[in-house]
Amino acid sequence: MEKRQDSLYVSTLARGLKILRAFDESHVALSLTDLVERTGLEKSAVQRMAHTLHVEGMLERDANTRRFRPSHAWLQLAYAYYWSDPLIARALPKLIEFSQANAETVNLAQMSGEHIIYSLRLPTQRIHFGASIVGRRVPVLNTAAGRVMLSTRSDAEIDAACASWTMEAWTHKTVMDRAEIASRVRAAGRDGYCITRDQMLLNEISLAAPVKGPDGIAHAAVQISISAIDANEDQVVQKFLRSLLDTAAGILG
Amino acid sequence: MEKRQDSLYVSTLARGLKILRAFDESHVALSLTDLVERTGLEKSAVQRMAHTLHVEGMLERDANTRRFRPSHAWLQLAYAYYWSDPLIARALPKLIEFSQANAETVNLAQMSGEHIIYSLRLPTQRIHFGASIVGRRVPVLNTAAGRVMLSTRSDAEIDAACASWTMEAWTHKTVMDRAEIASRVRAAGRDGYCITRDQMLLNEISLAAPVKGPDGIAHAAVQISISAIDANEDQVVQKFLRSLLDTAAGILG
DNA sequence: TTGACAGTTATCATTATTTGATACTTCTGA
DNA sequence: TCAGAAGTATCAAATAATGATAACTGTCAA
Repeated sequence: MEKRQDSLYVSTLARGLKILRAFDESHVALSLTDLVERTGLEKSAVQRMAHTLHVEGMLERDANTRRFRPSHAWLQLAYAYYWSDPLIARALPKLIEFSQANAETVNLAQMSGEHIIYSLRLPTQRIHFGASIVGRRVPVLNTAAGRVMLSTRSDAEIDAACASWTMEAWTHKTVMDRAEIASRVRAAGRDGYCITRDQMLLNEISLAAPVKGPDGIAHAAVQISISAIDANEDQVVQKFLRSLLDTAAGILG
Repeated sequence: MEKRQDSLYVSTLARGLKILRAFDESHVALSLTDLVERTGLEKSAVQRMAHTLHVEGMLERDANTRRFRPSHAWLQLAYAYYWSDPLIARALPKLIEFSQANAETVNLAQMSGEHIIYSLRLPTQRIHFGASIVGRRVPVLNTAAGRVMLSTRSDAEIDAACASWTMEAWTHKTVMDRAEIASRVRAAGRDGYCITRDQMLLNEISLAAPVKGPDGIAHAAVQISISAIDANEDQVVQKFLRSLLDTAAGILG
């Protein structure tokens, strides 16, 4: 991060982006000193960058606490993203259809490096807030959607991913054993879907189907979350798999 | 924009942001020369800024066309925004409730200067894409949600807004007469809700209820879109107003 | 009420970094 | 095959960013 011998790299801009990225679910309003801590930048640099972002409408400032907060402009960027990704426009009507037909929370997840990112979410019941809003990133290896996407790649890629990609334990039942995960991924490849339980939330069953491109590789997946209180895994598969596969297949990656 | 005698203003950062903001619904993938055109920056500056944004993961680059596109990071920013705005967490469960109970598309809109911005959307039928995704900004004066929010302000503010705020005609029926709009806003203040028809889309009825803060001012509104094919305005009010007002009142701005 | 401290805001000389012009390369289509 | 457009690389000049520090402001405890 420090030394780049890249004559086109503008470090001032990168510093400004660091300020934006300092905000996340557990850092929702940051003071100047907070920003210094989180970004590692000089106090003066933070002062200047935050000031500029404020003037440019990218940061809101609380008049009392003097803390900075993300502005509505951050949502506008999401709007631009949605238009730019053609998959979104193809997927949305299908997800709406599924959601109306099944009255269950349905999401679109996309590959993003070693993570998946939820790009569309249609919640139908009050669930955990973080599970209802777009933009969340979680490791591929720990999610049904991630595994089913990974399963469409070559064996070599699957092995490499399972061996080295990042993982995160959300519950005490989150599977962190890489061999175990690899076997689940391969199973997903054979079955054409993936189901998990208790991985991100306790008593949550997650079922995912791949959105495959013409080459057979999935860069996206349709995924549903069902409470394990209401049904077991077999029942979820019975009840929703057909419809979910149809939805995913109808999208065309 | 050009000359700022603001010693804390970092113009390099502002130039980088200009690149990000060059993308919107009708500019989803931009080449270097496109960016030069849209931003008014020097070719070299654009080259450097875009390169830096690419390295920093803020822009994707198509290997064939060499065009830049927004990256998934833009959705991550939206994620951070959602956590930072406490209204979102309060509104979401109420909107879900409404959506499930009424099977109609429901949105949360917030004031953002002279515009409203849709910050939560729960579509229930295939409608126009732009009407289904968050982050869209439209003039306060041309929308039911905007008008009902404005109507909670003082008379002086309402008059000033109706006299000078920006407007945009979406259909040939969009009301552009400022006096007419002012009278609708005042009516909304008396009624406690606002309804419009054919303003953003033909055959679209929009009904909005204010999310008032303790001071009686609304910075947000709950809004539904109903097809005018299925019902007229009176019927929409009859059928949904009570429930919509309850939903909005339950949020607490 | 005062005083100390943490956090924020303002100033300024220094020079590292960005800048913009231009030359070079690659791609595209006639 | 060639011409023109678009993208990439280089470099000297000086602007614009830097970081140290000082001044200010508000908060809390004695």
